[in-house]
Amino acid sequence: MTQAEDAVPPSVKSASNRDIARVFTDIATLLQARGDTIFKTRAYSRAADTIDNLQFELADAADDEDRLRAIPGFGDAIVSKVQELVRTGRLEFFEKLKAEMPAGILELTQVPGIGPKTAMRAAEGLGIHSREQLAASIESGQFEQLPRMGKKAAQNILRHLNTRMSQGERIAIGTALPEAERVMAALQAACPGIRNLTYAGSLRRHRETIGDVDMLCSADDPGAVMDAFSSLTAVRNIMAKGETKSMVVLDSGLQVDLRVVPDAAFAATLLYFTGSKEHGIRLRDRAINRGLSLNEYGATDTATGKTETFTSEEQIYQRLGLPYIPPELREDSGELAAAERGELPQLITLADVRGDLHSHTDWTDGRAYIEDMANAAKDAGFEYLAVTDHSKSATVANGLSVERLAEHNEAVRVLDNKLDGIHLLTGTEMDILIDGKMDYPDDALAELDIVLGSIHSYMDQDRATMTARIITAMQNENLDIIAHLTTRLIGKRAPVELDFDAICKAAVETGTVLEINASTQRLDLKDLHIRRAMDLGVIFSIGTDSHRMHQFVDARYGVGMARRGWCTPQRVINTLSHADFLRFVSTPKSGRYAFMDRYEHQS
DNA sequence: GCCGTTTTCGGCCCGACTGTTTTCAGTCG
Repeated sequence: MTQAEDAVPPSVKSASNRDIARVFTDIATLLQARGDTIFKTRAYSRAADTIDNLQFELADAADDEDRLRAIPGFGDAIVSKVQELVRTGRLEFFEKLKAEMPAGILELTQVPGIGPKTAMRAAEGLGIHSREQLAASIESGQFEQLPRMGKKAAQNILRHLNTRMSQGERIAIGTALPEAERVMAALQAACPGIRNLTYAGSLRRHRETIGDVDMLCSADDPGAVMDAFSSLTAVRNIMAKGETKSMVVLDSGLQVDLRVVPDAAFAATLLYFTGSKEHGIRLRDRAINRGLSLNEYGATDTATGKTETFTSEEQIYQRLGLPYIPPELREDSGELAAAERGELPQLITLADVRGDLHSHTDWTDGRAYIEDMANAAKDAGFEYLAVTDHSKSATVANGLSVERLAEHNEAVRVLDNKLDGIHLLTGTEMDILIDGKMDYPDDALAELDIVLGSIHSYMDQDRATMTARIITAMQNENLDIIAHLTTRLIGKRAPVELDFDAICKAAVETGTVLEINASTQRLDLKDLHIRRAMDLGVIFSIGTDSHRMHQFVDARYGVGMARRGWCTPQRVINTLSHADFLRFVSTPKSGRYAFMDRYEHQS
């Protein structure tokens, strides 16, 4: 459990789950193109989905055959292929399959509207092996001659080719969520008869990136909703427009799908389109065992053929003998078993977060005065705010010298006395130096209410060195929180290499807190880290890392990650009241985990 | 290829939309 998400896959010996999942997805595509049975293809594609949601790295379990066999959908063939991939970094079966198929099948199927069958016919019949050849063939009018193809279908594919989504990019949730909210507001205004308008899909599950936005609503006149939706000013392309479902691409490149259903079907449809796909499949399996067929409209009794409808998702789960499972947990990663045992966590909510422990001002690289940031934090609903400007080694960020730090503290204290409705804490986001040492002397750190430590330099250290560096830093009594542990920037910078379990163990031993950084660029720790750290007993803070006044609302993204990591409010220090928080930081580090334990038992 | 308190063989989640077809294949989610 380390990094790897955005890193270029190395040639051998470290196939990440994502690498392995991609190979299986590709195998499924090629088998389907070749005409193999759909059930065989589905076995590979289900295995890929399962791997994507796995809570541990297959590379760490490749020698443990029992553990692999215990994974649903893993039989002889899948297990041995996983082992081969982990051990050698390649898969003979896959290489042979690719070699015997026409080139370009995998690239072509990335284009919306082109599936395995069409890709195969294009490659074999027309010698099309790339995106460029496909575009040229459509423009020449040749492509539409293919069986089951035509002028209109071909032109649609060409439009897809020219949109951002055809590149297979996913959009950060920090971009997708506000955009979805704008679309919903515009649609509601244009079509007042709409009820229950909401987003579903990976956005509702709060994944860190979103492929496209699924929306749904109920209304008496679906046609009017479809018209209003496709006429929104933000719409660039209409990809599909039916009686109850339309798909559009916005000017921003974001694809939005909207479905309209009757009120009676709304809950079932919401459940269905919130996913994840795997969670939905498990629910439908469960329904079948109870003599029900679960679909977008309700549950049909397989014996009588009568369809039962529901007014809420809660009711549907109840009908299946389960408590309500929040969307963030619906990843088929143990939530159904936990629900059955009555052991679902009471997830943290945005309302639980009472303070923000990470912010910057114009003293370093922030863009607003301390006072303005404090008022913005208050407006965002926080009771307290730690002002944590950068330390002296962060020269590009105009880091504070020891002298300026003292002035900074004074300025924060003066404002704290002056302002009503928000408490200010003195602090720093201090660089952890190359060898794990602090960037300020201990006596300067001891003056502060709160000290965050961050890696901002020498990010390419090897795993062992980086791990030791961070653990060394955690051993300092003054360092309260490790901020954005892996330093990744989503889609831009790979995470540092580190031994995450060792870091968590050290955090527990030293009484150090790990930050869940809510900045939309970071989301660091991410969901899988948080889930693992929860299991290892770690306590967290949630920080917005705000540099501008409007960024305090980003706390919701941190809460979303935390919820995906099964995190409870009792494990997050800034759910404490201001008074309790002061007690927390005045407790020696060795007593802080126990402090939160007591808090957990009280509430 | 996987899987089994109905099964070790015979099943495998469900439905909308599109564009092509005279009833449906392909794609998508």
